Order: sequence, then structure tokens, then C-alpha cells
Amino acid sequence: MGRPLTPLLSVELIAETALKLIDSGEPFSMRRLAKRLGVSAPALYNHVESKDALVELLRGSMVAAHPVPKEEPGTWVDRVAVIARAQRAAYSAHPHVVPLLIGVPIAQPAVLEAYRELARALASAGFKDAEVSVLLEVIDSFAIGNALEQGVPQQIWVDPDDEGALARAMGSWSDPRALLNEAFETGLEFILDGMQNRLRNRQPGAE
Amino acid sequence: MGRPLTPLLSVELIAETALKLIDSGEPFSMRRLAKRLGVSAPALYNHVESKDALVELLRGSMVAAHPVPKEEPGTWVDRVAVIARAQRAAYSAHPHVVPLLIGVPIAQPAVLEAYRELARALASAGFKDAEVSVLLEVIDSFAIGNALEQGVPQQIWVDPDDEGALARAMGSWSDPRALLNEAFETGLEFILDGMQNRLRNRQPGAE
DNA sequence: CCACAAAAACTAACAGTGTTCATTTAGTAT
DNA sequence: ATACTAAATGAACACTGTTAGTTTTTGTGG
Repeated sequence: MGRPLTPLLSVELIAETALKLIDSGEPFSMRRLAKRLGVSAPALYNHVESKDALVELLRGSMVAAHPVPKEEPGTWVDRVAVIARAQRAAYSAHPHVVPLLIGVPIAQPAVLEAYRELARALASAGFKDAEVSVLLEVIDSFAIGNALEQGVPQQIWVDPDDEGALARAMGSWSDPRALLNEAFETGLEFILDGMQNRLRNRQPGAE
Repeated sequence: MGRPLTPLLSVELIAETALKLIDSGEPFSMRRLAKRLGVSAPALYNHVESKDALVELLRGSMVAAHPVPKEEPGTWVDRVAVIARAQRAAYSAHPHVVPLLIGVPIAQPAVLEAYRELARALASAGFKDAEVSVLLEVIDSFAIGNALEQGVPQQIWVDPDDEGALARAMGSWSDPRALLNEAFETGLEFILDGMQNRLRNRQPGAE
């Protein structure tokens, strides 16, 4: 067949189609993606380094689709909240992608920029360098964990005849999505409050 | 060759060896595990249903190795903290297993029991059913996220010449393990405080 | 004691994975 | 025209989890 008159593929087309395929819930593989594009699998490698590189590209486009807004008037707490919510919005728009992201080193500038913004906001609040990374890790762990549970419903098998607290608790939410939304907002509130308390308890007067 | 005079394998031996193989950081596959056991790959299936079932078995043994202690005198906050720390200790003893666990439905009774204990403690504090599941999800998201970052060092690539807050923050911790420990304790503290505040602000007088 | 089924190992094989190679064809620059 | 590169192809490699069929041994019921 040789090179076609007009290119069949492009990085953008590949990424878009990959996202759709993953969102559909079907298993994701290079061959299945190629089939959906009406093309042979090796053709993808003319445009994309590897499967991991492609997945990392998806992370970039997802994050870019939910950009961190420019710095606005408001406290550093508002700023941290805005960044964390943007990050989460990006992932929960395509939850099935999240499991694929684990283990793939972050290389996308847009993602790095979000972390940089977060670090800046925390530093501006008065946290020392070592604390900034701890708090960053707290937020990141929580956001990733929450996003992951969206992509992989951590179905805890509960006996319907169970009368215990766990069964009652789980039975009280019909929509797991809503539960995870609520959990994110609740956890974020705890983290923000905790950070503020930490500053308050340290510098009641000037240092 | 046929059946050997004395069995070469057992579920326990397979699980132990699998754990060692995974801990070593080498890639984990049924064939590699079989090779380490000096046996052919299909032999494993005489003792284990599938790879996922084996992995789920590992989760069980890990959690069982860090059992939730019997209920002791103390507040519900202490109780929640003890359970959360046990859960985390189980996973961080074998961080490389964590990525393999995602997507495998929880079936191990020991793990279920831990969740049940957590739900009981939260319910005993006075939270309503719907709140219990939210708080449970908050703790779980955070613990899983933290454990995951232990298993897959979420290496954020930072330019060493970077002068920004992110680079300074990351540079201030030499041992990523210590950073994640600190992050866990910090996040747990935030969550515990947050839960207590939630109760306090609601029932200053009896309801 | 002997037949017989179950258990536990094996080799061979299937379907699927990410990826590389050599080949063909089309467009572009010298 | 002559190179060179880009973009497609089918064939193939080295894996993966898993199943099937075969062999041998063990334990058990008659």
C-alpha cells in the first residue's frame, strides 16, 4: 500500500480517538485503537513514541482542557482550592484513563505547571520548603486516590443481608459518582482547614 | 513427569514467593513466578484460580499481617486513627503490590473486616449513614493514593536549575519514603480534626 | 488388593499484548 | 532526475494470561 496520498493519521486524531475508546469502557490496546482508526497497529508508531507516551499525551490534553485560571483576588486558600478542583475536574471527566496513568512519569508541561502553581500558592502562604512538599503530597495523594476510585469502582462486596454499619452506610448512596464528589469536597475542606490551622497555631504574633 | 512424589507447590509457598518476587522490583508475571519456583507456569493454576485471585490473596495476607487491634479504651478518633494506620502499614510494607491491586475486587474477609470496623467507629461517633460512607471514602481515597505513590514513585520531573517553589520544595527531602510518611500523618491529622469539627459544630447542645 | 477418580506436574498451544523490521509508496528538496 | 524522508503495510519477536490434553502418582471405595 505504501504512503497514502493524504495522511490517514495525526497525533491529534490518535489522541482524540484513544480518549473516546477509553471512555467507552472497552479495553484499550494499540491494536484496538488502530482498528477503530481503520489502520494497522504499527502505523501509530509513526506519530507516537509508545503506548505510555500516548497515555501521557492524554493526561496533558485532559489537564489542558481544565486549565488553572489566572491568579485572581482571594486568599491563598481559595487559590489552592481552585487548583485542586481543576486537577480533579480534569481526571473525573475521563475516569477510565486514570488507571492507565499510574506508573507513567509525568512529563506534560501543563501538568507540571499546575504543580508549580500549587507549590507557589503554598509557599506564598508562609509554609517552609519542606512543608510545601508535604502538603503538596497530601493534596496529590487524596486527589489521585479519589480519581482512581472513579475509574475503578472499588466495589466493596457487602452482603445485602448485613445489618452492620458498613452495609447501612453503603446502601445509603445510590449513585457512587455522587458519593465520590461529596467525598472529594469533604476531604478538600478538611485539608484546607488543616493547613490554615497549622499556620494559625504557629504565628499568632509575628515570627 | 507426572505428579511428583511430594508436592512442589502450595498456596502458601506460591503467595510467599510471589510477594518476594514483587518486592524485589522485578516484573511480575505467572511465568516469572513459576520460574522462581522451579516449576512450569500452568502448574500454578492447580493451586490458584487466576493471577487476579493470587494478587487478591496477597492483599489478604498483607492486611492480615497488620491486624486491627481489639477495641481498646479511647475515643472514636483514636480508633479511626488506629485502623487507618494499620491499613497503611499493611500496604507500605509491600508498596510494589499496590499498583497490582487496583481493579481487583476486594474479596478478602480480613480487608472487609477492617472496613467494617472503620464504619462502626464512625457510626459510633454519631455520624449518619450517608456521612459514614463519605468519610470512609475520604480516608480510603487518601490511604490508597498515599500507598500508590509509595509503589510508583510519582517522580515529578523538575529541572535542577529551576528556582521556583516546586523545585525548592522537592529538593528539601532527600528520602521520598520519609516524605510520604510525613504526608500520611499530616493528612490523617487533617482528616481526624475535620471530622471532629464537623461533629462539634453540629451538636453543641444535644440534638 | 485392585480399580478408579482426583490431584499435580508437564508440554503444546491459543489469543492477545507492545513493539521492531523490511518493504512499498508519496511527497519534497537539491 | 536523484536523493531523502514520511507514512502506510504485513510479518515477526518476545512477551502475557490461560486452557487443553497427557502423564504419573496418590488416596479411596469395593
